[in-house]
Amino acid sequence: MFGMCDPAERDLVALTDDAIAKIRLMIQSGELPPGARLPPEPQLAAQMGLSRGGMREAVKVLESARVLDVRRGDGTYVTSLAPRLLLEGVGLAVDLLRDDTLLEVMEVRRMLEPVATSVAAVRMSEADLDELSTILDNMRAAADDHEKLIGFDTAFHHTVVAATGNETLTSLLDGLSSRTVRARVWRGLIEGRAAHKTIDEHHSIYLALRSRDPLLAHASALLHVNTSEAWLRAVVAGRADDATS
Amino acid sequence: MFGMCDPAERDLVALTDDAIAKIRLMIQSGELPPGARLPPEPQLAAQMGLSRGGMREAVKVLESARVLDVRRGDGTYVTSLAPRLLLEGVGLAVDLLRDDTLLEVMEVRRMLEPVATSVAAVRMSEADLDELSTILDNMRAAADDHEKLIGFDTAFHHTVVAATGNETLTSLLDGLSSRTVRARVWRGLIEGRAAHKTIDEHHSIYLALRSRDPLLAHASALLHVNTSEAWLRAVVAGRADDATS
DNA sequence: AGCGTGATAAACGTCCGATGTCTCTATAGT
DNA sequence: ACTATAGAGACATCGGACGTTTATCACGCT
Repeated sequence: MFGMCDPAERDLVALTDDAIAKIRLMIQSGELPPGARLPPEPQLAAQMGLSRGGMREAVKVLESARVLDVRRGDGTYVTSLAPRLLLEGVGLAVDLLRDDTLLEVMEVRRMLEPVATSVAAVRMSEADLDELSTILDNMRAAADDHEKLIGFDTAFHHTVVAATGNETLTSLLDGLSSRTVRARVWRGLIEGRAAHKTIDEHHSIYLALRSRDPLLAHASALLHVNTSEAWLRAVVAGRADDATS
Repeated sequence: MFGMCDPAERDLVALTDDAIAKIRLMIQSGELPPGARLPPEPQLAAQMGLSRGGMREAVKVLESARVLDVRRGDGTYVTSLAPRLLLEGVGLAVDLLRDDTLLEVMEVRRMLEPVATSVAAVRMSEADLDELSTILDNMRAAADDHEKLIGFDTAFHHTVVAATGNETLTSLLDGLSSRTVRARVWRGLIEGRAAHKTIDEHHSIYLALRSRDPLLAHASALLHVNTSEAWLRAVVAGRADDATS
């Protein structure tokens, strides 16, 4: 397209962004493997031809992306680059989406979570199933506590998805089901007196998993996500109506 | 859990991270809607009790996350917060994953892309189908050009997923199918003389979509992702064997 | 009146130097 | 051998300064 990578390039790319890209490339190329230690900030800055302040901005960006781990008084290191870390930002992104796009997020969950649950039905261990049972008991006991319900709901789905053994999948779904989304769904559920029904849905999922039945797990998970989506839709629509209050 | 948000909190949270959180909260609460302009850096810094340098780091982080848009000589604004922007980082994250975790990414694609394709079969417009046909022709014509094939492959899948009308889903799958992943898959495909077979798989997907057959679309997409996964697995395994060279 | 031009001010980009504070480590003492 | 302490190294934060870019508006020309 444009004249790419001209050594005498214009100001098209800021120095800081350039430094970010260079560090990312060093990591991708294997020059900086996970756990590696980076040179001190002043030296790194000189190496890339910018001031320490600019380099600090670059490092801070990569630290917030969980690519670098800055230890005060010690040095800066490359993280493990585990998907759990690198995909952490998905949750933060979802938290900033507007109400109407949250419905899109819920549709993605409706597409992904049933499949994940059916896979979990095959891979789940007995210990995982027992943990689910415990969470389910806690859920029933806390049927009146808004906050606790959200916590147990989060734990339930996390346990199911984590049982697939796919950390990338787990991190993604955790992010898509961020606290913001769950809070809004449960607000609708409780105001609509539908908490009991939802707990029953969790029980159905549990029974399907305990039966090691992928198709049944798929179906019950789909039904459950669909319920959540419906309540989220109600909350979003209701908020528009109540905008005058 | 812990004593949360103690006003006289320790140094547990850096000033810069605190500023990032505050700005994020102002956006979440609606105090700073999309398109809003932020106060100048010095004023914002004073308001949150830190130096301009620290505030610049905070702003830079949010800019890299596509939450803020910094215009030199003008000011700093909140972006549209569209999922396409906020989920852009997924691709960057995937680019840094190691080979073995790339297989996890591919498993997520195997779970998600067939469902997305089946939905697209119902929602896709005639114009979208025509565009797919064109891409397919280009693909056949470029059967020997590594780079072009990757480009058309990307365009094909993007067009299919975008036809669902779900921008969040599209951004997510675009990120999961980052250039790095595609490049490795196609490296295996071409070295294994399997480019032709893969192009045929795209044709099958196209036919299923043209027939508006969700089940067939699901099946053909699953078959296709499975092929990609197999070749990625071969490349990863091969790299391990060739490690001595 | 309309429009282009140039001056002005505001805001971000970058740099420099200095100081505080934390962590690691090596040394010295018990 | 173990512990305590002092030193060096590294990040955290600050303050100020200057350059560059952009938006804005007054001015003058058509």
